[in-house]
Amino acid sequence: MEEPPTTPLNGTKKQIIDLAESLLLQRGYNGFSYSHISAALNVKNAAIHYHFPTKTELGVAIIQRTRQQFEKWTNNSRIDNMSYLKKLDAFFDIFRNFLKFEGPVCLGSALENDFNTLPGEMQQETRAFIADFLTWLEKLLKEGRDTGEFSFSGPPKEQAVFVLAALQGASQMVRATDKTYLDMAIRQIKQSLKRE
Amino acid sequence: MEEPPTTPLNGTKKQIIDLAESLLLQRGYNGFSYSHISAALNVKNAAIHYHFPTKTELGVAIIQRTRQQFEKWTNNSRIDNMSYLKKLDAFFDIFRNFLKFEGPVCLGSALENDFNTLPGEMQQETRAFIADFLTWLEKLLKEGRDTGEFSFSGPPKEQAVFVLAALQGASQMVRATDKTYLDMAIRQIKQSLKRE
DNA sequence: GTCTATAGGGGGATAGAC
DNA sequence: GTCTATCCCCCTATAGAC
Repeated sequence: MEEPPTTPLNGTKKQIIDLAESLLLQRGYNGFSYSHISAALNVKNAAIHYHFPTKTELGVAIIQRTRQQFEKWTNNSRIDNMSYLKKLDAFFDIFRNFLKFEGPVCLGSALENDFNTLPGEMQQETRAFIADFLTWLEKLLKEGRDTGEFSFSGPPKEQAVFVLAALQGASQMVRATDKTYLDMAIRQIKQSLKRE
Repeated sequence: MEEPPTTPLNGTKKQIIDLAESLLLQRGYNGFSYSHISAALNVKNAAIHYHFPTKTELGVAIIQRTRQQFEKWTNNSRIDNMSYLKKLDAFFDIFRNFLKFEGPVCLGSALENDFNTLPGEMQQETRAFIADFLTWLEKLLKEGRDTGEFSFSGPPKEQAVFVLAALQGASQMVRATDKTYLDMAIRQIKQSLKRE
C-alpha cells in the first residue's frame, strides 16, 4: 500500500495523480481544481488537461490506482504469513499512514462524503473500492473467528462493516480534533475482537 | 433533536437554514451555493445575502442550531428517565434520522471532511460540536459502566471516540452502499458493550 | 425584504501555436 | 507535452431601486 520511495524518472502523469490524490483527501473533490495542481507542478492549466482531459477521468484514475495498490497489498507474501491479528494490524496501518500527512481523511471517507456530487463513473468506482475493502475484511474476520483468534457475534460481514466504519469515522474525526483518536479507536476495535 | 412538525408562519431565515443544512449534508460545504438555496425558495440570490451576508455566517448558524438542538435533547426529561442502554439507543436515533432523507451523512462527518477548506469560524464551531457529542457520550458510558449496564475496557473517553467514530463512519458508508449498514454497525456497538 | 444589475474571481475545458 | 489565449459558466458578494 506504499509507493516505492524513489520516483522513477517518469511521469508528469504520476505526479499529477499523486498531487490530485493528496488534494482530494485534504480538500474533497469539490475543493480542489486543476489550478491547484498546475501551480504546484509549475506548469499551466492546459498541461494537466493534456494528461487528463476531464476531472472525472482524473478522479477515476485516483480510485483505480488505490484499488490496484490494495490488491497488490493483499497479495503480498509478507501479509500471508502473518497471524490474523497481525494481518488486521497491518490493515490498520493503511489508516495510520493517512495521518502521516497533515490531516487528510482516508480515501473512502472523502469519496463517500462527496458521493452525491461525484460524476457517475466515480460513483461506480467508489462502490467497487469499498467492496474491495469490505470483502477482504470480512474474509479475514471469518477465518480469524474460525481459528479462534477473533471473537465476535453476528455475521462476519456485519463485523467488517463495523470495523471499517470505526476506522473511517476515526480517521475523519482526527482532523478536527486529535491525532490520537485513531489509536483510541483501534485499541477498542482490538478489544472488542478479543473478548468472549 | 427533531423539529416541531408545523413550521410556524415564520421565517425565510429558518427556511434558509433548513435548506442550507440539507444541502451541506448532501453535497458538502463546497458543493452547494446561494443559488441552490434561492432557486429552491423562489427568490433571488441577493435575498439570501440579506439574511446571511456571508456563507461563513450561514455555515456557523447551521452548526450552532444543531448544537442547541442537541443541548435541548440532552436536557429532555424523556431521556432522563431512561436506562443507560435506552439512552444510548436514543442517541443512535439521531443518526438513524439522518437516513430518512436521501443519502445525507451526519453533520459531524460533513464538517470533518471539509474541515481543511472551512473558514476559521466554522472550524471552531465544528470542534465545539464534536466536543458536545463526545462529552455527553463519555458521561453516559462512564455512568453506564459504573452501574454495570455497560461493559468495556479502557477509559470512557476512548470508548466514546470509538462509538462515535463507528456511527459517523457507518452513516457515511451508507450513502455509497446500503442503508442497512448503519443498523449493522449499531448492532455491533451494542454487542461490544454487552459482553464481559 | 426582495428585486435588478453587476463586479470580480475561479472553475472546467478547448483551439491552435510552438 | 507544454504554452498562450480564450470561452462560458458558476461562484460570493455588493450597490442601489422598489
